[in-house]
Amino acid sequence: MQTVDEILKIKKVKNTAVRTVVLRYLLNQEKAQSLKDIKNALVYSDRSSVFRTLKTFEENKIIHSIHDGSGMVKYAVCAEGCNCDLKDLHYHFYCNNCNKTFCLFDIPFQNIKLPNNFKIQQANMVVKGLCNNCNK
Amino acid sequence: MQTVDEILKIKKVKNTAVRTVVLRYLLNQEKAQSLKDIKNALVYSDRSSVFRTLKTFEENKIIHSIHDGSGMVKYAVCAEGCNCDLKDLHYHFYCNNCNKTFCLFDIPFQNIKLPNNFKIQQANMVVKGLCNNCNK
DNA sequence: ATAATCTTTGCAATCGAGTTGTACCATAAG
DNA sequence: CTTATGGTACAACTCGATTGCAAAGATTAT
Repeated sequence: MQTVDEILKIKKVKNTAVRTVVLRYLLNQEKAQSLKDIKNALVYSDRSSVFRTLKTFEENKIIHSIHDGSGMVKYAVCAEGCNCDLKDLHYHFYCNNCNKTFCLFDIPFQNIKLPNNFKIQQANMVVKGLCNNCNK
Repeated sequence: MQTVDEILKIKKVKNTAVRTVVLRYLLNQEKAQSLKDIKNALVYSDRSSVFRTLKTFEENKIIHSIHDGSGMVKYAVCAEGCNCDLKDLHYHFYCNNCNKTFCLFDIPFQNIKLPNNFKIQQANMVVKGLCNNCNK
């Protein structure tokens, strides 16, 4: 796995204190995290600083955001080599029980045939149900 | 197309003034509508009344909600015979330019193979890009 | 090295969608 | 007629997202 420094360098984003801790935290998570999750995990940090950091990361394709319907936008680190192009689209799974959101990197994204003259640019695909932990 | 009265009767929801106008309005729309859209279209009506009406409609599977990432939940009338089961899942298309959201009823929903022991219950699938009107 | 400039950060305030409490009213039930 | 039930309107509130601003820090020019 790439380090914080490597990622920031590749994506040409200046390394700062807040960016380092936020990205390091996100790299260590299996699930996508909300602003609140991150703020709570990094007790000493400021909400708006984290917010702006996430915006910066998203603009520079270090992370992607997921609208899972929970009311809070969640963020996850992009896979290595991701450019947030169509080829990088993937499904997400939201667990109705534990409220966690997973990136399903392993499930191929099927090209759906849109109506005439519609053009796909991005997608927000969220499958909801019970995750392996909660489906018992 | 079914009438307002027929739908309310089939879904066993009492017919009232607000319900009639909200459902009639939704039936006449091609695109999914936000609470704000509906409120603005029905100038004489109250936001919270429309809100509770939408909740009632959703609980009774008259309409379904879509989280398209625009920041506002949108609502669209369910297709005839819809029970909001897995078989009724469908894709949505959000236009980045005109901010309209379409139900893509004609595109088959592909069963995606989830990781072991994950169970699908619902889905919120939103493809984003340019609609036929804006893709010029 | 110092000054000027730009960027990042922290704090407080604001915005807006969603939601809820409450009182009033119409209708249905007794 | 009286009471119970459910729907509606209005106002207020919650909370995630976002912004304004000034201080602190980093970078560049002199």
